[in-house]
Amino acid sequence: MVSKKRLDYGFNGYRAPIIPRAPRSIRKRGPHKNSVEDSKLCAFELLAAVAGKLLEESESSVSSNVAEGKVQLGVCQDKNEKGQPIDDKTLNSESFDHGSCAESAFVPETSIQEHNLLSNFKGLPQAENVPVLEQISDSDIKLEIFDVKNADGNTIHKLGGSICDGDSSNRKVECGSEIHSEDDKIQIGDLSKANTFTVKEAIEECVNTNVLINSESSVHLPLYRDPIPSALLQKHWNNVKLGIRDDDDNSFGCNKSSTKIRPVRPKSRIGHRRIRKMLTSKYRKVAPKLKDCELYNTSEGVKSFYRNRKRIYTRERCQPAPIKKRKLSGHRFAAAYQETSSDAISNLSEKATGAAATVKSHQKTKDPHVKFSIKSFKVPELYIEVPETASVGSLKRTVMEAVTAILGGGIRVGVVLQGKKVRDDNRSLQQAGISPSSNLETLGFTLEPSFTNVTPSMSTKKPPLILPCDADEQIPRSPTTPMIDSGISNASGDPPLVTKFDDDDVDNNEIISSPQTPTNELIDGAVSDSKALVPVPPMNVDGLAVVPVNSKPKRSELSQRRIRRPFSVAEVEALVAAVEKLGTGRWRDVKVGAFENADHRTYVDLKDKWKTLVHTASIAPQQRRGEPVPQELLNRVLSAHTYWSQNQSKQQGKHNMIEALKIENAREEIVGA
DNA sequence: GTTAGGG
DNA sequence: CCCTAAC
Repeated sequence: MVSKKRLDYGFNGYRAPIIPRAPRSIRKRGPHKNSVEDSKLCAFELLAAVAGKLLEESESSVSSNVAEGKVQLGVCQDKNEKGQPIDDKTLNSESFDHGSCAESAFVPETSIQEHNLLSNFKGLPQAENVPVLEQISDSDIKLEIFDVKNADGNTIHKLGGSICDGDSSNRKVECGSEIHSEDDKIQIGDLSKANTFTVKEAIEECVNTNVLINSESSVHLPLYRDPIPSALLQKHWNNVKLGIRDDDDNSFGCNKSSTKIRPVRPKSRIGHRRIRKMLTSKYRKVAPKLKDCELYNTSEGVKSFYRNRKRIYTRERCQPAPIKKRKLSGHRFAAAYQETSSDAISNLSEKATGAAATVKSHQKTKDPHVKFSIKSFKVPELYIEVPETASVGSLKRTVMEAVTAILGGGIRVGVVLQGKKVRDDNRSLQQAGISPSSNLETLGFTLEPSFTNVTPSMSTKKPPLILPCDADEQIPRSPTTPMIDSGISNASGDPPLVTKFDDDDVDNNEIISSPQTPTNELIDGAVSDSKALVPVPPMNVDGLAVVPVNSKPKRSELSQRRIRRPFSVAEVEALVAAVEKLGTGRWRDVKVGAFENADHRTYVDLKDKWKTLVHTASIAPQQRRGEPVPQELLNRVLSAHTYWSQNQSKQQGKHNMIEALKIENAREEIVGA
């Protein structure tokens, strides 16, 4: 029942394409066998015990299924239980719909066996198992059966399991065993075999990773089961191989992870480079103790690491995101980046939604009311990672960010009955099967994002974005508006938004600033960045973040990448004008002279923009992207560029020039107003 | 702190 | 837009 690959990757957001993989027999097993440890043994014991129990119970069913060849390896079958195709809408809503999708995703016998597991787990009688159970009582225990096809094309049932210790060491043990079908009998692989086989495959396939053995009645459902239409997936050409590479310690199996959470992630050269780069640069100052190897082991979210320097993610992630291959070309870089962060947001939101509650039925009489006692909602696990050197306050803020991010987007409650999502809000409880007489032990509630979904037809791989993971740069974006560098921006600067300035600001700005900037600022901040539905003055923009923390425009101590703010035509014009006057190589002066009030434009930005402008001007119009810059401006860019590259005399009475610029700007502004 | 240039 | 080196 490799039913479906879980294709979200938490922060990193990229859904991996489905990649044909070599037959299992060809692939390497990975080094996990080297790192057998106590906990792992426990896991094996447990696994073996459970498996044995399981097989007792389900032998017939499994074998029959094997015989019938029912099960097949594959991605999500996109069918519900009745075998109906799921239409787009349904499909889409499944993204956030854990229960029913799970139902649909799994071949029935899996569920049966899971149930067997669940029901039998507590009943494991062997004394030897007791300590094991105790030992892992606080752990997440995951067991699953899934079918894979071996090299011969035969379906093999495999049992995989994992134990995730909740303790600080974050040790994770995963192992697995095969269930062979021989002569109508099922055998479970022996432990030694289990030793070499890991659940890697299981995890790779993302099979029902989160079916937990739960002695309580609470429903704990996988948080994310998103059937990604393959067509959509195809778009992600840039895949890194799904799953885990076998050539290093980063493999999945039973190796001990470092003290850091280690969502496994394929590595890439880019990632390494990034990491190394960070080590040699700023990040090193923050966490000087980090070593390369540790980072490698933690090689999750290279990108998010890189970008956020802190990570918040839920445990439910099954798979690491393939690292977005960003360097398509110099230009695409930014765009790709954007996509990534967008996805990151959405993924967090999706992942942060699961929650379960226990429900009790208080039923004695024939009272037609069903009484629920929701003891608690289970908050999805959030993993947060901050540098060792981060302050406690910073940690708190980070946690706050995470929590607020979940709540900030609004949440809604979902109802899950017997593992299946009750979707129809109009049905009566009775119709839905929720009645005092029914077994309310199987009823649960989930917390989900309040937003529903985007239509898949939008050809966007970006689900709605709402829940940001990092305050500053992500929250402001509109949930339904994927951020693009389009030119929603400002070219003309129509509305009199300036009036929203405080009087003081107006006074100051109007006189010394360049004509365009103030207006552009407003529009830019308000519209193109979708920071607010209602345009607001730029100085407030940064404070509009849903998450209250880190409201300052300055990046937090964990330093995030600044939000991308494409230059408007007006800005370009101002820049060109300034450079024409001041020449290149005096970016400070350009800044002061023409962008003094554009706080988000540093002289480095201006310099960079000029660089790109020169490049843009020298390429064919067809190759340009983003908001088109008028050719006239580009011509000026080129001429100015050539002029100033020849005239090295960059010392033309600069102060006078700056003043002249300012005055000129002020005049234009007045005239324009 | 600026500038220049690679990424 | 980030990062560094060089100044």
